[in-house]
Amino acid sequence: MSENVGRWLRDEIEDAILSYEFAPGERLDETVLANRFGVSRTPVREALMQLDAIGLIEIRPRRGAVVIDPGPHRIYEMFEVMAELEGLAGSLAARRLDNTSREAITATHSRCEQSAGAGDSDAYYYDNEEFHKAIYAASRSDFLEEQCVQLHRRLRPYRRLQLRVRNRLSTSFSEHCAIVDAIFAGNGDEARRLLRTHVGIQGERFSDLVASMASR
Amino acid sequence: MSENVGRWLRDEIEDAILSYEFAPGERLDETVLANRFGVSRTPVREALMQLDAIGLIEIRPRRGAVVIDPGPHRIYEMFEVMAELEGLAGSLAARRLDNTSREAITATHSRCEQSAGAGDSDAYYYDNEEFHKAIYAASRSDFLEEQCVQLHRRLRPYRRLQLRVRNRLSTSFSEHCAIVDAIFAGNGDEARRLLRTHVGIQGERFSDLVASMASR
DNA sequence: AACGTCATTCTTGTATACACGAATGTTGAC
DNA sequence: GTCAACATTCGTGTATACAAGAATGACGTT
Repeated sequence: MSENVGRWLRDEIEDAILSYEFAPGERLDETVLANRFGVSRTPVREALMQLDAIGLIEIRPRRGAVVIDPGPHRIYEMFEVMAELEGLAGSLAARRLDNTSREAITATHSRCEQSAGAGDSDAYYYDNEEFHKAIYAASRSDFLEEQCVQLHRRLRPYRRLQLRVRNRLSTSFSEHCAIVDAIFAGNGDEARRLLRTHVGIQGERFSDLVASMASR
Repeated sequence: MSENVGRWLRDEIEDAILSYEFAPGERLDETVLANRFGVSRTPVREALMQLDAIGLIEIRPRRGAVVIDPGPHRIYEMFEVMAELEGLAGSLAARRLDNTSREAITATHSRCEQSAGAGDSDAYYYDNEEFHKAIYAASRSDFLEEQCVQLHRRLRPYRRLQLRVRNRLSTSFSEHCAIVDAIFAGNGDEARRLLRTHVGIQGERFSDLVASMASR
């Protein structure tokens, strides 16, 4: 449990939303949440305020909080921005790479190789996350890293859906290889381009996303 | 005053921070704020929670809230991300431009022309803001627009400092012209490139920023 | 004189109580 | 039978009270 109940609740509710335990559009009753977590309404409200500021829920004055339902179109927009930010991170990483970052990228990359080779999509899901975070860190831009991590977190559930798609695992990993090559070669423009297409969801991948969302 | 005291306070405190009334590093005492605004501590705390989530202040458990002090380096990083996002907005705007957006851009652009011609840096400051917002909207990506507006807001005070620099007004406006041309010509890559350099702070402009920050 | 320990005080964190607006269900009229 | 007005209920918004941890200062010891 975090330092104080408010933050703990924020993380707890955030996780519940990102894992669809609290479905999009669902109403979040303060009293119910307070009882469920065995605390008073005060920290619950504080947690909700923060989630509202982050953009995960919407608090309509006097009318309670509801989980935001980002339709396929908005999710596409979020991936579009994510692609842009990751592209920037990649290009900076290529320019500024040092030994520490290089090793972190290599380590996470080879872990991806293992889980992709084993066809373990759950393991790959985590390793992939670490790989991308290694690139954010390698950008040496704290602000960019924070923005990337936050957006990455919000997109987590949809990323997971994507990995279920047939052949996506090996495709993803081979894209990683090219990205690593570009970064290690110091080719910022290439790293940017590759990351943009790796992260963005164009063409049939968007239809896949819509389909997998609809099937839930 | 907004719908509820909490939100009102959030905006109020946010403005106070962005206008340096609450200086970076300053401690924000809940009781003092409550007295100052004539409310109880509860809504003050809720406002602070939100500002913490946005990243304007930092709340250290049991040790109170302090206004975050983004040093020159971090501000540079923020402009770097802003440049990237605006570049994306510009490129999308060029592709998706419709009559409504076209008119909005034209209108705000000519207002910039007037204030720049008059050498009125305060007026230009506002008109420039509207011009950029018109481009965000023209991107037709709600999420991107929100992100841009939010970051733009956080960078507002530094932008203001920048405009004070000699000749910056006319330089800025002539860059606008090129940007408008690129967007209207449907040249997304060019719009992106121009916006990136327009928004980013490279070379001597960074030194200018540091200097103007130090002189406060 | 300097440092460490303890007590006091001050501020934050949480709970509870109360006020007010919104939602809802009921009753009456057309 | 339907719709509208009103009352009731329920949930949010704010204030206050209480608990607990951190900062501060005084006192004693080395």
